[in-house]
Amino acid sequence: MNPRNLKYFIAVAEEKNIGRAAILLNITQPPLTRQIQHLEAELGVQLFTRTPKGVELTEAGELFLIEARNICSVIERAAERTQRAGKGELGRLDIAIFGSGIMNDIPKILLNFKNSHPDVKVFLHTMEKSEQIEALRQRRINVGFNRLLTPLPDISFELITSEKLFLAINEDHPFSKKSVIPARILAENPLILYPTGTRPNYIDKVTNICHDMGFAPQISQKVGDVITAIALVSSGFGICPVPESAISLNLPNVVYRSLSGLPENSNIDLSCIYRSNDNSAILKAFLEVCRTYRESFGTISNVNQCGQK
Amino acid sequence: MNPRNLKYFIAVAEEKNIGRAAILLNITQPPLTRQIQHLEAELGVQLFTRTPKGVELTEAGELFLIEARNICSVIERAAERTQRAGKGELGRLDIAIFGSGIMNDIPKILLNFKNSHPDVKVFLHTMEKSEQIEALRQRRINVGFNRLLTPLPDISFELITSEKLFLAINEDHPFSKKSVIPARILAENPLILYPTGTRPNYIDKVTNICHDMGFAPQISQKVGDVITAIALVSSGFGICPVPESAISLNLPNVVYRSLSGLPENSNIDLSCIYRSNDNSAILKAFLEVCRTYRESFGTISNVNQCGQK
DNA sequence: TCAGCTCAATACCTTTATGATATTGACCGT
DNA sequence: ACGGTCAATATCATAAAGGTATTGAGCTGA
Repeated sequence: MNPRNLKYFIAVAEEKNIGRAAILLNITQPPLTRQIQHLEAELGVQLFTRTPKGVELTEAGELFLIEARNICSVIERAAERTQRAGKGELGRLDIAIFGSGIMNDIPKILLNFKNSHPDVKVFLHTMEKSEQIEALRQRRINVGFNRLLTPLPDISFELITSEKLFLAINEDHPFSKKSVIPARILAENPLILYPTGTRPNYIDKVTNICHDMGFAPQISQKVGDVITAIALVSSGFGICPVPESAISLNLPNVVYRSLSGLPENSNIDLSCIYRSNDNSAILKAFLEVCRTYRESFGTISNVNQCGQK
Repeated sequence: MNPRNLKYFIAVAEEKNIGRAAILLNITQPPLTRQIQHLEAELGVQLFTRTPKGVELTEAGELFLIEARNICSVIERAAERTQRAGKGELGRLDIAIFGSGIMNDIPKILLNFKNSHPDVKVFLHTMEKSEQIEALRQRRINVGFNRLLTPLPDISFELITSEKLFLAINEDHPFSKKSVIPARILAENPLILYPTGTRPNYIDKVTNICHDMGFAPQISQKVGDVITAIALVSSGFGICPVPESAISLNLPNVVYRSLSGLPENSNIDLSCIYRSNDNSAILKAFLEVCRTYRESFGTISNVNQCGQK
């Protein structure tokens, strides 16, 4: 009762003639006769009555014809689905995102992936950096998005974008009139920084940049996420250095200005992390989408094209 | 991708170890390795990742495991259903009955059959004798019940019961006081006979019996069915010879009496007919039920046990 | 670090299945 | 009765599947 046998049976049932069916199947008549006998013996049921003109289905044969067609289609469907799963076109992808960082690039990547892999079910989970790593190790997620990732032996990462540092500043601040502000402003104004959470974080990054420029930042507030930080800028508590993608946050009285005189390497990276030993086709397909995205949209200044829609 | 291969795959997937799976399958490890490779090549998808401890399903393999289990169960179910159909336990049986004749034996046979073959769907069709034969030839029905059937080359028949002739008589008739009435009464009273329809019919049978006894019957009314006939007896239009099973019709002022002095061969047969070349297992099973019924309930005088419930 | 263990993978041989050719035998219509 | 059309059978060749022996990769523990 293998699929070939079923195919033979279906052909004979449709032709009602073993010889003709054999021709259609590109085999000769005797083996086909034997295969049908074999099938009947295996089932212990007569499937055909032999007539002078050929063969005719018995009632059991009639039923088995329906079943056989069904089995064939189930098998075909299974093969096709498995092949699609092998190509990463079918299945499930669990992605962790971080609260406020998901502003510009991530939604676009997710959209691209969902368009190119419509049958992969994507589940999003909001997680802080250390949670993401734990969840990766426990295989609860396949990919995590985050900033300022440090290398780990079992976790690989892939750069998504590297954004320039911008400054969120209240319109009432005198410097807000300039379109480009010298980075020294960071030394002379209270800073609002985020996020609190796993180190190294964005606060450390900004602190390091300040040290590279030769001063210690004067920290007004440490808050949990970018939106809260910008809200405080809006309320006049201080200025806030943000990655370029944060510009899409439009809060009253807040403007964004680029900074001049920043040290080398002061860009803010957005990366995704995944298990180094994860060979899943879906992950590969997802990383491919990430790479394509990075190559086509570049590493910086994609806000104007994408961030505002 | 034959069932054996799927069984192998499932075993390996469950054991996560080719060697152990091979032991469970009662084969050795190398051919199992090869079959798995074969399956992967056929699908063009890697189903397992090889680990130092054994093997592990890929995502595609995980999906295929579900599909494989499903295919196996579909195949099993198909085989089982086909086998049951082969034994006549599954399928459809179309039975023709005749209006008034279905009084005692037929419902009991149908009940027996439905009890022993609960998954055969029985469809009943009311047909006159000639319609039954046509419907048999056109394969619209599998079995027909009728009386006084004449042999035909393509239609076989099987006796169900052979019933003694009884007399339906009005209580006001002087002979109704006797418990056994001489058959000569048929010569001296107007007869109500049924059914009109395909010849030879029950009317012919009664006429022949009368001729055998040396007289021509005096026919008061010819009506379509037994109930109408008994209704006319009830209204005093005459007497009516009926098969024993008609006794279960209780109409006002009508009593049933047995007849003495009837010629040989005056019993009324109830038979079923079927296509001589019908080899269907369901028909065989049904005829078997009919034979069992006939053997256990005898050919006559089963009214008292069965007819009155 | 190296011997020993546990695996899957490979090489090679044997057995079983499957297919092809030639032929038979049943059943029809002329 | 005779060819024609079938399925069925016998016999041979080839392909698929299983068995035995061995290899080689990757871990483990002294």
